[in-house]
Amino acid sequence: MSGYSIQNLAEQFKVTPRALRFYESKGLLAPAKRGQTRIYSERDKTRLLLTLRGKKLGFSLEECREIIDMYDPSQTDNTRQLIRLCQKITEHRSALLEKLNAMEATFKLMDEVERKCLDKLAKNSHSNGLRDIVDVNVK
Amino acid sequence: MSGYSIQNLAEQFKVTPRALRFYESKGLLAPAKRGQTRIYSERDKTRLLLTLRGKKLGFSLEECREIIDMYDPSQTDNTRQLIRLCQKITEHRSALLEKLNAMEATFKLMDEVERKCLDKLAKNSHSNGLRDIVDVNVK
DNA sequence: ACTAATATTGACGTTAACGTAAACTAATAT
DNA sequence: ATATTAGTTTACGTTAACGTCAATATTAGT
Repeated sequence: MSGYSIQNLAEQFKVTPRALRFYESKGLLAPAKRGQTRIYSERDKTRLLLTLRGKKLGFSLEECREIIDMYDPSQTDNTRQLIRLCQKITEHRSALLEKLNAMEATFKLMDEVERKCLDKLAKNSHSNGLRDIVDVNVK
Repeated sequence: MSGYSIQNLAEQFKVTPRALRFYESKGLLAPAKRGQTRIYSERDKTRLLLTLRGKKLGFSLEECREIIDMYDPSQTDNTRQLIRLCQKITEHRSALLEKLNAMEATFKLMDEVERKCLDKLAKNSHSNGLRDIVDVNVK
């Protein structure tokens, strides 16, 4: 009796069983079935991980599926398909790079605002004494 | 007559006027009005940029608003609020860092799959001649 | 064998983020 | 002066990604 129950896998990833069934209906997961009951394998677990990772980066479930299906050991030696895969990877990489740029810009902005903020706090502490700045990182 | 029309700003960012009105209804934009007509300022333009940037990173409009409002020159010198802002920035930074981790993992996976893919292609070209690999990057 | 816990399949509900169409107004070009 | 163009509000429609029952079936413990 190997494999995970739906409840178990859901808990591991902090999602609901409903979400897992939904992902299955969208072709992201394809658990085995013992009778009616779903049994999730390591492969399913990996695909779930990749799904949630994709979601976190703002990809739709449909996009996640496209990507994951590609990266799944497709075990093809067909030259045309291999070339297609390389092209797809290049596409996805540039999509990701765009997100990375947005991310870096955001980090910069955050750093800048934080610096200005700390400057002001420094000035305040100058006129107020150190009373209210000392516990910035307390909670 | 400075400022942008709704159509103009929409085109600049490749979104629809409807989207701009929608963002306004959600508090992300607050264009001036000449009569009924909206006139978008540089500030609106910046806020729109940040909104779309946030969306690209998978934040909801609500989250975008929270973040953007914070980073907008709030012009406060209130120590409590400044401290609060610093805390918020720290929060957002760690949220972003999580996404960055997911992103790096994805890059690695992509690189790995690509490498295997190129390996196979190399073997194919060994047995097939160079016929079908030479135009990988043609289109 | 019986109860409790877990799982399954519908099926309808919900929220976010707009799209789309209608009906109206205002500004502009000819 | 009028026809086109651009903008507005109101309101209903749509898609994605699940949530939330309800009714039923199955599995596990005692």
